[in-house]
Amino acid sequence: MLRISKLTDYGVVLATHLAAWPDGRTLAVRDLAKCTGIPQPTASKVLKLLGRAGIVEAQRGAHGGYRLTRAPEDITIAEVISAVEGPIGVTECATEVSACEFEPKCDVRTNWQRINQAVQHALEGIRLSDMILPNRPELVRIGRAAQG
Amino acid sequence: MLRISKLTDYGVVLATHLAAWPDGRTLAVRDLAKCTGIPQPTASKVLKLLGRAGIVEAQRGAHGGYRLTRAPEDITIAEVISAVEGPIGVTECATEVSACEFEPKCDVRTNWQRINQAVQHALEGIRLSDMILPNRPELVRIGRAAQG
DNA sequence: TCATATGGGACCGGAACGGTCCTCAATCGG
DNA sequence: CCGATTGAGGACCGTTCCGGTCCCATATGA
Repeated sequence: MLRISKLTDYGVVLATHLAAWPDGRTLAVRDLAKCTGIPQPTASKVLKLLGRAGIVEAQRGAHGGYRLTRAPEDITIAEVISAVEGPIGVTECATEVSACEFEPKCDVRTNWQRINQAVQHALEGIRLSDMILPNRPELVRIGRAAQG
Repeated sequence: MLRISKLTDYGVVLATHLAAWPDGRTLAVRDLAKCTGIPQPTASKVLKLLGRAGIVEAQRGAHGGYRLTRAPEDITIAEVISAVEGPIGVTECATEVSACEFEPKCDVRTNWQRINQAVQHALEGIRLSDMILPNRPELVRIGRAAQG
């Protein structure tokens, strides 16, 4: 199935971690890295991306750190993923000229938008608050079955 | 948003092309390549993958070619994508050991299954028959709006 | 029997991904 | 007011794999 880059994985993990943290308090990159097992410089890079997207905000200086800008219920997974992955879309909507002698209209690629929209909608349906524990066993089981 | 490899794009385009072809008749790789603008050897490689997944079948020898094994209504986009991309899942479900001193349970990664399932479900809802023309303008418009 | 057309690999250059490092800016404590 | 702490921003770089090509074996029809 669709592949996701490690950086994006990190983004979701870090955001979820912040979601399970009391409001107002900030978490330093060092602690976040230690918690998640992500290399500290890499975690820093991902958090910068989340910051630019307006998902997290930073408190600089001594005793600084990161915190979410909104409630976990108001942040969708789609937002987090596109913050790290970039707004490239599921396909680059290649517009190649191709003269087809069998079919008069070969622009199947425009229909990629349909797939794009379906995935986008699915990811917008999952919020950060859905990701923080506890793992619902039944859902996990279904997910594993669908994968194998 | 989620990125998809070019090979996977080719897979959907080729499968869609075959879907818009009369039953029983086979299409040679050369013609498919010319139709879609995909380099012929690459198209061949993708079609081999689709063949292994049981989506298309080949007629070898002179006047051979490819055709779908089933009706376009019975083939989902999820099937086509995983045929090319491999069954890697949206994440590799990394099982890293990470001792967290703040949270007792840091295994946010298990919840990736939820995302995985959502995307899988969305892609299973789109069939090959939905991809063959004509482009419904309203859907295309929504898709573009969601992207930008 | 030969031309045609796919099956199944090996092979390779280039782009990206993942990770590291350095310097500057902002904030807090003393 | 000064220095320690911590994030911002960017440059840099090795490795991976993606996309494309090629070769040979196999199957089929004329």
